[in-house]
Amino acid sequence: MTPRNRRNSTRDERPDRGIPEATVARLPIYLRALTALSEQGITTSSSEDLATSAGVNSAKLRKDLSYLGSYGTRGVGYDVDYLRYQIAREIGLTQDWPVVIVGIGNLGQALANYSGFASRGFQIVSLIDADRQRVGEQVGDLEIAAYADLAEIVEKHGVAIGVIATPAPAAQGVCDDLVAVGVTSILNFAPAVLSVPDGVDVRKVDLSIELQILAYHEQRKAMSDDVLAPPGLPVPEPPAVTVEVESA
Amino acid sequence: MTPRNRRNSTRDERPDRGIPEATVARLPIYLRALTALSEQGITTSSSEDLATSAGVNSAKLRKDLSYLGSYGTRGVGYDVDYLRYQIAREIGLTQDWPVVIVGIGNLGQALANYSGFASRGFQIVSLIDADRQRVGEQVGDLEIAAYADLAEIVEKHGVAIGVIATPAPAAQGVCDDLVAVGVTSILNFAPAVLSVPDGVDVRKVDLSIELQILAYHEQRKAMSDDVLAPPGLPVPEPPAVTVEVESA
DNA sequence: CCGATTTTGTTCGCACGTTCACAAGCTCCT
DNA sequence: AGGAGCTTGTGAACGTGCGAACAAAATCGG
Repeated sequence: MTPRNRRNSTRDERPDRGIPEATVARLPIYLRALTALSEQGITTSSSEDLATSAGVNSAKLRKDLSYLGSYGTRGVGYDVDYLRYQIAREIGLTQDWPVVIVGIGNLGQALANYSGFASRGFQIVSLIDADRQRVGEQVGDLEIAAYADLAEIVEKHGVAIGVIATPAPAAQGVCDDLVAVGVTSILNFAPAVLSVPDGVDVRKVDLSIELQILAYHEQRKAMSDDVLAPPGLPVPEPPAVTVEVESA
Repeated sequence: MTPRNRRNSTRDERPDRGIPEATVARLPIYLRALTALSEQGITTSSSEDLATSAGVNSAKLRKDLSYLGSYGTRGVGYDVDYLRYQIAREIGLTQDWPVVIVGIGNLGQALANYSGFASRGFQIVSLIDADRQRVGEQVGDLEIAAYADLAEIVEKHGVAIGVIATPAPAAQGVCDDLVAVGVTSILNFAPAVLSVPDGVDVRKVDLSIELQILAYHEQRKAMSDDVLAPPGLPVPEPPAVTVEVESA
């Protein structure tokens, strides 16, 4: 009956190994789309409809889902709640993930108050700031904790994921400290490149980089129509070559 | 003397056309690294050093830069300020870009106060919120403006880039309105898929998606060591197949 | 002036990601 | 029961991106 019987390898081999990174990055989008459909009371969806909701092409969606297993029914589509559970399981959202945020400035505060985390399986267990003055301050449901308590907090809650929302110069140091106390996944909002040992994952969100990418394309659009020389900024000295003086 | 004389095509043909998207996404990182080097008083850098600063491999960096033109000197490296200018010009940061932020909640407020934009060529010219109660409220240097004034504001400042920081349900409507008044690039922080007409660029930043991607890898790490069955959540009904009752 | 050394710019092979197109499989209608 | 009509899952073609390796160009020492 089921052609999914290839359990021939060493041990419990699910159709698990090796989901392409590009696919992993889209699974949360599908999850969101499925949740929306579910809330509308829709119980079944074709790959075409689901793909439209998720803003991708249907072939891509089907291939992505096929990495998880065969959870659809030909001629019918996907069962919304069932698929939703399967994706959630694959991503690891059947459990709640404790998260710490380090650096409670503008951004850290906004993140602390962001309700989207809790509703998606992430619980912010602590807000940490290096500024002694701010320790004890109430932000949302939590009080700001002292940086010195980092290790204790991480161990107590079993934190594996840390968010860095400090100014750029502090980011690498905080990162090192997080890794030292056992955090193995880091989401970095500071505009700095972090280096970490093997086995630790880093993802970055850089707000101004996104704007710069948009600016590039925006400039492109403008250039197609307008003239080709945008005014502005003085041009620095060309490379300053060591000129060989040739006698004429 | 200068081998940069290939101005032979139809008209002002720069080595401009068609920079790969992956490269465009990295240019801002190089720009940041160059700025850091420049502030340290370093005037020249090899691709190797620059690549280390930017957290990429040197071959990739050289190839990326080669799309802009030949701005390095063999045997020497790149002139930091000169290259910095060239990248800035390519991205379109020789001018300042006016930006509006729509949706002044937690996140919108944090963005409004984020100093990283101004220092990178983006000037926030207006904060707009649909909540009448909040119009006039001071956030950073600006007062919150009324949603009804959107068109006027965009036209007055020549805004081409809009930031959406509203709740998800409002995002598509705001997006449509922005496009209608002439915005052609949108940075979306709302967890929703936006559909836009051709010619309009959208980039999205989804905070919880990033965490979910980390969670996936984190779960992977845990599975290698531990047992393979994480507890939690009830499993929904399997697809609810139309069962053919076979007589045993 | 020439060869050794350094470092860029580019070519090539490979891996990954995307899209098309279609066979396999399911349901429904006659 | 059988065929028509959908929709999934996947094989294959195509395009993009990445990293190694190397030739071209510049500096420096003799």
